Amino acid sequence: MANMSSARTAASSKGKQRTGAILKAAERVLVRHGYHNFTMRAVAAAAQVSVGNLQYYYPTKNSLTKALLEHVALDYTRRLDGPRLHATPEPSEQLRLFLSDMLGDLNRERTTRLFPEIWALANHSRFAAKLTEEMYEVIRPVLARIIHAINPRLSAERVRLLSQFIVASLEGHTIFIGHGKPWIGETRTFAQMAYSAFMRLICEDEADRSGS
Amino acid sequence: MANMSSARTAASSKGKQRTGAILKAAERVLVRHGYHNFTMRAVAAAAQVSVGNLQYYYPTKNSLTKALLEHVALDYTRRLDGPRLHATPEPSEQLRLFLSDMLGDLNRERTTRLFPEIWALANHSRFAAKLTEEMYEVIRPVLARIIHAINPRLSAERVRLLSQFIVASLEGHTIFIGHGKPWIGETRTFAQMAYSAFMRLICEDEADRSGS
DNA sequence: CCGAATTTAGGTCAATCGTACTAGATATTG
DNA sequence: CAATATCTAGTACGATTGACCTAAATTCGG
Repeated sequence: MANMSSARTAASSKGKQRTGAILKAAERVLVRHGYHNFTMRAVAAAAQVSVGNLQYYYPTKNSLTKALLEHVALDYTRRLDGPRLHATPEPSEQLRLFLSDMLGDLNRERTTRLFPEIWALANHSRFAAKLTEEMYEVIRPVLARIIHAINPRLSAERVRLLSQFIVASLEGHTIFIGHGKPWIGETRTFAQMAYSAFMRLICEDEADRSGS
Repeated sequence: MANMSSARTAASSKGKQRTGAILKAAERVLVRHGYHNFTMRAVAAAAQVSVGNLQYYYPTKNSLTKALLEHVALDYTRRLDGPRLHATPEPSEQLRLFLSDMLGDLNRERTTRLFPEIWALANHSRFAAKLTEEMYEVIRPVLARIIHAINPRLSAERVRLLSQFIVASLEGHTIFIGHGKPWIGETRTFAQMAYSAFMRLICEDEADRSGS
């Protein structure tokens, strides 16, 4: 049920090495040429395998695409759920680190180019949409824990909404900072702005919100 | 120099009507099926014209794509540069309106689906990238005027950076609110959060920023 | 109303797409 | 070593793509 269309499981070590190279090449093709040039032949060429060999591991383009998306999502969540944040016990410092990390991540060409492609895909594929949502579902709790630590008086629902608001706001910068984008170099400034702006939201109590 | 690859100028009124219908259909195809299914035949069918007829107005797929992007960008900037904001003289109220308008706009299926497609396109096409940047170049000054009115002590550069930060943050919500997205219905909450968070940034003075 | 400009429709072509198929090479295991 | 599973490569086919071409229909200025 989990792996519907990816037939082969890559049993041998050689097979796993191959699938790894293929997924890496597939990502390269998607990043560099976009999904509309994401063809079996292009991926096979980039991975330096024959089309037949590629199809042995991923019989259809759909199975390859799904595997690639799963691979990317797994990689992304692993990096952000890392142990870096637990190094400092100060919650506000954890927030600063989280914001800086996420914005810094956007500078990588991979993130800059891959995510818009994934978002576009998610608009037309239920699978991609579900996977994307699951990806953010991993990130949000990480941020939610920090928010709760900073202001324990906030309700769980409020924390959930704040996490979503902040994650969404950060993701928006993907289009502007990063590889070849015009606003690269201002990442630190934006990280400071994010800290200042979102810190206010978090520290705000119910009473403050009704007025103005 | 402006219209390199779109050969026909659509002289007659009938021609302008046709090109209008074609661009509308093209947008529909792009929104519904994504750029990777954006074919001359699909657009022709959606516009209920023959492929030959479509190619009379847009000889190549490239020219059609460019014309569509220009059309969308023009439409978008016109709507946001509208006179609504000038109705209220209170700058902080203008900000609230601006944020609410932009976030509300994301609820429209057109915006929700079109923009990720455009961002992905901008990653692989210089033309799309330039047009996208020009689009945001129109929006930023609108916001910059409001920011300057709220806090005239800010330097021009600071206003520019703040405008960019806020626009980017708002755009990020495209992926989450809007047609069929999970966080629709929370638009008002997010608009309030945006107002509260960004208002703090704007009102902050130089002195406040060095500390904390 | 007539001739030129414009608009419409359909057909054709090379290139490329995803996928299926087959046969041989390599590795693994009892 | 034999036999079985795994892997690799090449080819082929039907479908679709963007682009090109021609010819008829329509519109419009003089």
